[in-house]
Amino acid sequence: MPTLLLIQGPTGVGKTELSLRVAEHYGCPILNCDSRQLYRDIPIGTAAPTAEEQARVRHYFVGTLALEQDYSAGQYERDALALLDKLFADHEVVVMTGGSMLYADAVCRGLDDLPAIPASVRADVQRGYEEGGLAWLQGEVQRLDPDYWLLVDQQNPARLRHCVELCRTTGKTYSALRTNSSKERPFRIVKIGLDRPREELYDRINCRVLQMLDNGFLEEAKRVFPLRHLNSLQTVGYKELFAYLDGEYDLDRAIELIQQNTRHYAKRQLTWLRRDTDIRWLDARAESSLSDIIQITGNT
RNA sequence: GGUGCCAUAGCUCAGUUGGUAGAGCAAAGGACUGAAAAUCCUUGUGUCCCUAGUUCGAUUCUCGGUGGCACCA
Repeated sequence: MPTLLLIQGPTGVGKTELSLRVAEHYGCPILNCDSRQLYRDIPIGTAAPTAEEQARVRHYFVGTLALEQDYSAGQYERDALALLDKLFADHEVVVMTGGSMLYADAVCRGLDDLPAIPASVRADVQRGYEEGGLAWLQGEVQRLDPDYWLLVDQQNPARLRHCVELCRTTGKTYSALRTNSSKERPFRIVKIGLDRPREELYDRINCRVLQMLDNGFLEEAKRVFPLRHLNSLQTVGYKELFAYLDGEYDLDRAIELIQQNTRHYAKRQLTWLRRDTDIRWLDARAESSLSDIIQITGNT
């Protein structure tokens, strides 16, 4: 059975370089699993693989979407599985790397089969929320799906909204549509987690933000500024630079906030990864990471 | 050199009419099923600058010291 070699870890930990070396060793491509690197026109702020890196190893799903395109974890699951099916014809191993854990889980375990939400339903629910606030969403979930109400994070508008949208679209309850099961995949999955001491990780993040600015991050943000409302640009770095361009604060403050929000993001990624007991953790500082991965992949 | 003000959580500060203290931010932990770099939840013991005095009791009042800021020379 072919192997999907998934390399995960918080942003800035060093996934990119190690993944390149692993892929070079296996002579295999890299499948990007980062929800923002999927979009083109924002390579600097998303730390997307550079032209040189892409010359070293064939990459998939980097810069393939226009910023205006809607996309989702469910779409990614379908796209990635279809691509893997083709790639495994020629490769025993394919490397997947990126920081979007929901996307990775969608590929590894699968999401439930849920319908797309029609734009009209989405707009109706959005309007209800804007007019009635969180209380309106809470009331709708209690009425439409009392079982889910007991499970859900009741203060979280994103969760409540999704439930209301699904109930209205399907006429069923969201809780009934959730199967809580993992799908079988026609390939083996090896999960590697990369980590390093927190202080060091944060130093790297802070430095990388400054480097992005040297590389033209601000100019990139100015170019996409007119599209700022798009979901693809609800992204750490762009949000803060847009606010700076609006005159909300100065550039130094924007930089501080980008660094801080990137640190918060890294922390959330680690929280997600910690509960996944399938992950084999490696120290990102270790010289032996490549050989460790080869050994784990060979033996598991 | 003189005078005044300040010294409390990693930071900015509030407060205790004397009974050992609390906000914001930072930070840490957690959740997560199609917008996920999104969205949301939880967590505050710190020689209250140091020494001595008054007091049953001082972070709070008094003397002195140290450091910072301001003004005057």
